[in-house]
Formats: sequence, C-alpha cells, structure tokens
Amino acid sequence: MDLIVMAEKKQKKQKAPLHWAQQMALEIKKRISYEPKLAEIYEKQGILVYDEKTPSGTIHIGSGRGWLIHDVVAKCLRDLGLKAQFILSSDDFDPYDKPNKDLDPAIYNEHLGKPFCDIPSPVEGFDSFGDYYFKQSTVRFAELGIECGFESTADNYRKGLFNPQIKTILDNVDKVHDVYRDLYGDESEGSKKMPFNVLCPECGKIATTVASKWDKEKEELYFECKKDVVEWADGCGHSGWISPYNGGGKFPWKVEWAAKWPTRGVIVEFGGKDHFSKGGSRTCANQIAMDVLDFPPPYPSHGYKTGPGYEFFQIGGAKMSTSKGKGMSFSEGVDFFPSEMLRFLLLKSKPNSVVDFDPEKNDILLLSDHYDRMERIHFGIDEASEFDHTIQSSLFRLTSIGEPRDFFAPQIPINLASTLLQVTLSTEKAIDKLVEMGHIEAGLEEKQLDVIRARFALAKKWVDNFASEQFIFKLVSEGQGCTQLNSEQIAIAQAFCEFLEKQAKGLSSKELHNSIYDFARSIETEVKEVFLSAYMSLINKDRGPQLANFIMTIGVEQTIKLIKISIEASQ
RNA sequence: GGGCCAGUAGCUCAGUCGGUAGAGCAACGCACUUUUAAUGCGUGUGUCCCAGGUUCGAUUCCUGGCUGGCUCACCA
Repeated sequence: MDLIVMAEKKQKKQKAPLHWAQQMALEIKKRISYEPKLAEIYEKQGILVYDEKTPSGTIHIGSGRGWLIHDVVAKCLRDLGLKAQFILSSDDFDPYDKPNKDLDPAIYNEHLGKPFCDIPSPVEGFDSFGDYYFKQSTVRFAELGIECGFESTADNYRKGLFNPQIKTILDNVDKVHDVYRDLYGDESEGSKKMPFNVLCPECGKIATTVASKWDKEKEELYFECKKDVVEWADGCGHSGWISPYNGGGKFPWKVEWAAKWPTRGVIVEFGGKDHFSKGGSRTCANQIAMDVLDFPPPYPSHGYKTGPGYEFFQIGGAKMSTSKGKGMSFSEGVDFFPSEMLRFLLLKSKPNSVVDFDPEKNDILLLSDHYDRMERIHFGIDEASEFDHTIQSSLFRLTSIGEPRDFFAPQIPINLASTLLQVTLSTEKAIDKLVEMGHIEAGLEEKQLDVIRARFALAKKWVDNFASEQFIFKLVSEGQGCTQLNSEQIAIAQAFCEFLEKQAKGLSSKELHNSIYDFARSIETEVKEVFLSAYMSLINKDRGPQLANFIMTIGVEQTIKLIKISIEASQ
C-alpha cells in the first residue's frame, strides 16, 4: 500500500514542469472537452481569448500585463494544437465621463457624456477620440510581439451583433434586477433601473439618458435625456420611444461584460484583480451570464465562481492611473524596455504576484541579469536542474518576439555597456571597444550584434534617465579639464602620466590594475590618493569605474592626454 | 465591517496535490602586501508572518489571528 502511494507520488513528481500559461492552456483545453456549449463554439470559431479596454485617455503601462497574459495563453493554446485567437476590443461606446487632463477643457468638456467613438480625435489622422487613444497602444503590439486582432464595441453594437442579447436582457429585466438585489441589496440602483443606456438621437450623449419602459411587442424603449442624471454632463431634454438595436444604445458595464460573452463566443477572458474581487464586476457579470443569458462565463471563472484576477504591474511603487496622468504610459514603456525584456519582466512572474519595477533602484540591472541567466540556461551555457531548464526554456520561448532566437549572442552587463557608452559616446564605437578589449570576438554575425545593440540602447536609457549619480560621468576634454586639483594631486597626476607612458603599454587590464598599487608604493603615496587624482583629472569626480579597465577603455595615450589637460587647467 | 490575494535569506523570487528549504543579486572570504563599478573561485546567512489543529511527519492541508495590497452604490 505504502509502496503504491510512494510510486504514485514519484510518478507525479516526474510530471513535466510547466510555465503558468501552459498550465492554464491545459485547463482550458480540459474545460472545452466537458462543456458541450464550449465544444460547440470551439468547433465553429476556435477559442476566442478576449479582452477589452476603454480608450478614455493615455493607457498606462500596467495594462500591458493583461495583454501579455492573454497573448501567451492564446499562444500556449495554439501550441497544444488548438485553434485560438486573442482579440482586444475597444470599449469606445462608453461615455467620456471625466475630463482628460491632456485635453483643453474649453474644447472637450462639451463632449462629456458622449461615447468616445463619436468625439473628434485630438490629433488629426484618427477617426475619433476613442480611435486615437486606443491606437496609441495598439500600434505598438507588433513590436512587443503581441499577436492580436482588434475590434470596436461600438461597431459591434451598430452592426447589430448585440441585438439578441439586448432582447434577452430587456425581456428578462426582472432576472437582471434579481442579480443586483442579490449582490448589492434592495436599495441598489441596479436592482431598479432599466439596464440599458440609450444614445440620445438629439444631442448624441449616452450618459444622460434614462430608460423607463420596454415595449416587448414593438421592441422599443421609452427614454428621457435629462439634466440631472450625472453631475458632469447635462442631457438635452429629449424623450420618446426608440429601438435599442443596431447602436441605439448600450448596456451598463457589468451587463455588457456578460452580454459580450455569448455575442462573441468568448471562452477565455482575464481581468485585473480590481474587477475580480467578490461582489465586483466579474461576479456580477458571471451571475448575469449564468442566470439570464445561459452562457458559461469564460476562464478563469467557472460558473458563478469568479476565479483569480491578475495583480497590478507598477512602475516605481505608485499605482499608476491613466486619469491622474502619472507614471509611464504603455507606449513609453515599449519605448523604454527592449521588447523581450518587457515580456520577460511580466511573464516570469505568476499573474497573482505584484510586479513593481522601480527603474531608479537597481531593478534594471537585476532584470537584465535575470534575463541573461534565463538565456544562458536555455542555451545550455549555465548548468541548471531539469526543472529549471524546462521552465527557463518555456519562458525564453514565450518571451521571444515571433520565432525564438536560435543563436546565442554575447551578453553585455548593463554597467559595462553604460561605461563604454559614456567613454565612446556611440554604440558602434563601444562595440569596437568590446572587440578590442577581447570581451567579444571580432566578426560576430549581424544578428548577434543587433542583440548587443539592444542592450546598449537599454544602457543608454538607464544612464540618461535613471542611473544614480555614481554611475554617471563625463570625460574631461580640451578646455574643460578639472580645475580642482591641488598641488599634491598635480604632482601625483604627473607621476602617474610618466608611469603610464613607461609601463602601461602592452599590459593586460589585470596587470595594469596591480601595477597601480606598485606605482603608489614607488612614489610613497597612499593608493587612494592615486585613485582620487586619477578620477579627478579624468572625470572630475572622486570615484569612477574600476581604474585599470577604465584606462584601457579610454586608451592609454588618450588617458595621458586627458590627465594633462586637467593638470594644466588646475595650475 | 465583509471578501480576495500575498507574506520563504539583506533584496527579487522559486519550491510541481505533505518528507524540516534553493537560485540570482547583495554581502563576506580568497586569488593579490590591493575599499575604489566590467575577473575567477569559495561561503547559504532562514522562527518558511504568528498561534493552534489534522498527521508518523506541515513552508505545504484546516481553523483563528497579525501585517500589507486590492475590492465591496454609480462609472469603468
């Protein structure tokens, strides 16, 4: 008996380790196999992995996490041989409900209450306000390797796709009210009002109308466009009977969420944990889907059970908010991180852990370090356990843009890259330097060099924007020498130049490093005084990159020249 | 007040349905008569948040608590 139990356990332990996205894909596959309704949808259109975003303003980098999660789960489903596609919908039929800080209130406040798809774009070349903000992010999807189709919720309403669900919901208002009463109590607004917001045909606002009656026979709603429905926008006073179909209006959010699932055949849809806590919008939407629309809520929900929402992705601690206009936007994030690095950052962590990336701490150094390690394990350069190797390889695959890279490129630590850049002031010269120093071989393939260039690009962004003072320096130059050397330091610097001239040629950096100590002894000076004079005269700071390597990087001749500039400037 | 999630080394985390834990970074030591950012090698530093319970055995499962994040009319 015990033996059998042990053997079984051993079997289980040998189960292939999986990345969380692969695990989810397996669960989804299983679900399709036992839910007949889902099997039917799968037969017809494959697995729709769906997400939505309201284009109310600049979208912050945090949203990228959800998109990446949807992206890799769809990929893993395809890896299992299933047909799966990720589609992101723009919720552009939602009303403009608070002033966008980037826009002129004198021009835009009159549009408050209208749907985003009907407000002019702040920038030429876009169909609307909604189109503009949505595309600010989505044009970057390809370079981030997110494979995704796009659609507009307003289009779907206007094409009549929602019509069947609109009829079902309005015919069964009581059931919708029951759900609200159950979750939010008898007094909640949702348990009383008609769950539909008419688009006023007179003033074009969708937030200012109240529907009060549904005529089942004529299939029309009676509505009024009022002044006091919301504080931030006034209705025009228009009223009458109107068809809710084909873009006549929209559901309120929670109902709409539920209605999208049968409308589009959604099988998978994740969401941030703000939506997923008990009693939140996902709970409500699930219940409406189950009780009113007779449709199984998408994974990771299961029936009435909400399932887990993913945690936030924050840059520098503060939760970033689109409306506050703080933090990093999605497109800024894509500008900042090399794409593979951003994917790596978000995909290495399980969705239920907070990712807080602070570029002002040493997170960039750590991230590139972890990334490099993953690569070395994947390519078999570093030893790792079977478990680790499998996980890191999966991660490498999911982190890749398009087909995973099948070659290894030499890795350049960020701080080395940043020193080289600050000395040479150009990526190509820095690469030449790396060859000269023997850090990389000459004649690397162009595609390998591209990987190295991307690393330099990250190093440059780090130095320019986030690196602390101690990592930043500028070499002295003609007319801009250090003027702060005292007479003692000048003497040391002079002796140091002579030493370099006579002894530094042809030494390895290691030998040079050691000989600096010999030099200090030979002139009976404390070594730290030598360093101080050298750093002062080279970069006008009291410390800097490891000196021997630094001198090799600058070049011995050039170093002597620079020190002499400072000696002269200080005299 | 209710709920969800998290709490493992100094930091970031891993730990695959229970067998008293392990990576990277940092730190420390050595190579080297050397504090000065890119070298190599070596060393794991722990009340697995706390207290009970189940079990031969608990970081893992259960109950209660602590701390932190998020959430619970409308809007999204």
